[in-house]
Amino acid sequence: MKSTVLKDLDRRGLIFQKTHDELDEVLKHSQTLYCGFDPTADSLHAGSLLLLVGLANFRRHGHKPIALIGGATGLIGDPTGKSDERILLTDDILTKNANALGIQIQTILDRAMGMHPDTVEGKVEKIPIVNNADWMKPWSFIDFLRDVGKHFRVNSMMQKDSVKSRLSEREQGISYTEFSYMLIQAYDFFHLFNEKSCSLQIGGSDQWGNITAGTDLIRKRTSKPAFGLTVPLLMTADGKKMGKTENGALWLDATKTKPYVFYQYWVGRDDSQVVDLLKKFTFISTNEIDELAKADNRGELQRRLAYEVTWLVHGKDVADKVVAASRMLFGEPIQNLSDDDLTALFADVPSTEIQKTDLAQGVGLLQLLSETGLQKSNGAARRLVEQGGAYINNHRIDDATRVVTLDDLASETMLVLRSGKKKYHLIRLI
RNA sequence: GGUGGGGUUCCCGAGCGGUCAAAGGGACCAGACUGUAAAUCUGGCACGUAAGUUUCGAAGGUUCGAAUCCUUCCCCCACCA
Repeated sequence: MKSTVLKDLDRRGLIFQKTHDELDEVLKHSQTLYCGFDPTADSLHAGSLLLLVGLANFRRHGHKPIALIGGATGLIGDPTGKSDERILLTDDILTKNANALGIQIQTILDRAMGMHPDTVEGKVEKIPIVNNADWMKPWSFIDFLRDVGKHFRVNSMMQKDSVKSRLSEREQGISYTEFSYMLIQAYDFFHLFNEKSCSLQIGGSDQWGNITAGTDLIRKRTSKPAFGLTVPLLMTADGKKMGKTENGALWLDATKTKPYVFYQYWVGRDDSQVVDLLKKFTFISTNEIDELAKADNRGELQRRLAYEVTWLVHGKDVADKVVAASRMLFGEPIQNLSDDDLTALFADVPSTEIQKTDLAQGVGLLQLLSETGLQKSNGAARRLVEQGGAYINNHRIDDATRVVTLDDLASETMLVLRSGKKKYHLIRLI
């Protein structure tokens, strides 16, 4: 008989591997668990989203998640999956990043509790955000070696994939600093085990080595069991890391990746993966998803997925607006609208400001396309226009010499540029 | 340390004195078809409206002319020690 969390996670395909089967038994009672996030940037990106969803699922089943920000480990750099030694970040930046991540994680996890209440079993608790710098920094090197280092065999550390791959590349190698990373992560788990009775760590499948280092340490020093569980690392249908776009990572922060763009990323997922993604990233019950999948929904699943995920990350209001904007954008020409309409519709579409006087004189369409970043050069913009992929206010423009003027405004001060089927850009007069 | 093979445009990979802005594939961008899908087909893909300008690890050199030849340097890979 499985605990409800594991049963649910399993159905959603969120379990990659787990340390012991007894975990199931243990999870029948409310447990404290944690997941670590490295403050390498001031926002998480879609790659980490699955971990947040993982934590949220536990919480929705009545368990108590802790989010750990790796203020200390961030100073070191995790060698996992990295072929090069990392560049060390400064203390200042890490602190700033850690604060930003804390807020972001808190917000998203709280929001998750409010979604699909029918599948929530647990009570809402504020989740603690901890920073391992708080307990790691006071250690002296000698003490750490005596109390923690003593419990690790270098022999077994070298067996870990993250280390092994770096050792076999004799040019790069691995620094002593990065080699020590797993000790710190292991100690984190031990610390939380003692201080917060945290018995489970979850992480991406690439974190397996680091997680088991923690469970081993706990077993050696306390003779008590601790558990680890990893979620799968997702790939897109064409074999890329999930959440990566041509323009880099898909950030969860609205200023780094516009919600509209974020939403569109999910709408664009391949048919072969939507059902899977719905199960993994949303809190809709798996039965309901199976029902949805049976109907011949022509893209409806993608829109549902995109809406749910945008809701989780940016909130319901933003998600609703983005949906409205998308409907508008994939439909009629844009005209006879007011600034307010457009602003509401396009709040989360990328935009560029332009001087009123410039537009009064007229600005070349090609120039506008390249300046807004819709195209990377004038030449590329020209080709786009010649191929019929350029639009002003949803009207196709096939004249490369076209000059954009005040007459092109769709509302008092705005006009909408479009490249291809789906890339929109708002031009605002100032 | 020794010997051999390499470094080509986002990636893989041809080219081996002019016809090379550089074959082919992938990725990517448009168009058609569709469901804001997939598959397929078509066009594009250094910069430039063009003339032309800057590219083939780096710097020099030989030549009317170099990605292609020479020199030095940097870096990779294979085998040997």
